[in-house]
Amino acid sequence: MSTSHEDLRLHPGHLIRRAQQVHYWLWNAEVSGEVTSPQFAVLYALRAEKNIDQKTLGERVSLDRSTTAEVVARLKARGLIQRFRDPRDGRRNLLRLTAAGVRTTERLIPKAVRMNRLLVSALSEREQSELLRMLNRVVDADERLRNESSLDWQIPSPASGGG
Amino acid sequence: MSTSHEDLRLHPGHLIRRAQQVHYWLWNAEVSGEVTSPQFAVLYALRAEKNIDQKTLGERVSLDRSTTAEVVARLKARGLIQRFRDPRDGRRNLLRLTAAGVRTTERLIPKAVRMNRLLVSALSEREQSELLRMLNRVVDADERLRNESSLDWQIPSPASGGG
DNA sequence: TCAAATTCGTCAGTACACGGAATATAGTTT
DNA sequence: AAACTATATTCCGTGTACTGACGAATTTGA
Repeated sequence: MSTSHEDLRLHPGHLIRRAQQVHYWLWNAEVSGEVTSPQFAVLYALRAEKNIDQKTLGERVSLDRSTTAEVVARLKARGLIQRFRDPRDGRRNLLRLTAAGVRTTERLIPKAVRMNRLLVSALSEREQSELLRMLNRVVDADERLRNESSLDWQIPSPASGGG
Repeated sequence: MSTSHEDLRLHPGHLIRRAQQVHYWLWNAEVSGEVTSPQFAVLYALRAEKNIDQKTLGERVSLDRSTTAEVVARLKARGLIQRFRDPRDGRRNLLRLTAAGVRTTERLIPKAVRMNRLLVSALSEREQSELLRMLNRVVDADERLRNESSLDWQIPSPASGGG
């Protein structure tokens, strides 16, 4: 009964990792073996907002700067997006979908929707929205926590010599 | 209001990925910057079951054979686990914790527990157990689905092409 | 008993995912 | 204008995570 792998079922962190694996499998089986889920998120964000830079894109899809650059490079190599220097700010890369990128994105959207439904299909309608609400709560709360602690230096130490 | 990144908040798959990112940050901040979460899962499983092979270990912690081999190699290089050929079956590598491995694991367990509590601390007690229950349901159902579809060839097509 | 199938592990290739350092550009201060 | 600071991106190193191909060892079956 109480073997260690049973025990891991009580660790939210471990369960989240397993849930992501399941998502990975379903994505490949139900949506696309060519475009990955993070790549789709990028395409999807670029479809809604044209000519944004990589930093903004990364914020939209929750990818860090390095990963964003890699994903963008792959999509560019496949001709799904364009990248060019911002004439007003030479540090920025502005991004936009190509015609092929728009077509690919719109072809995948209904499949992604269907896959997401399948992913949580073991739950009732009410449970599905509960899960969504709770995951959003967890993510928002913890991201806020993270941002706060990276601003700790702004708060002056009350007395003793802090950093 | 309905910008694309708002829209992504409705995609369970996307939320799960973000939840894993949060878990990654919290792990590094609250548990350890040396031992990663998958590495800890391996140590934890090996603490409960001694002398298991890599395949079994992978099943316990939900890692495929390649990733298991890599994680094991890193832990071995740091002297936290031992690896040797099974004298009874030359295909297998048997694994066990070293004394240092046991110490490290036991030092990290309470920290991991605390971090997991923190991860879901935005939810009420009741919601936390609901989340755990639902994630387990989703993961179990979808893993079952995956195993079934890899056996599809066994089931003869009833009549019409329903695929 | 010996060939075929199975099983376990490794290796190569691809793709996230992150942090730190280096680089280039922009903006600010003197 | 030169020096300093801030910001965007890139580059590098590390660590998952998966697939497919391969080799070694074992098990199975004729």
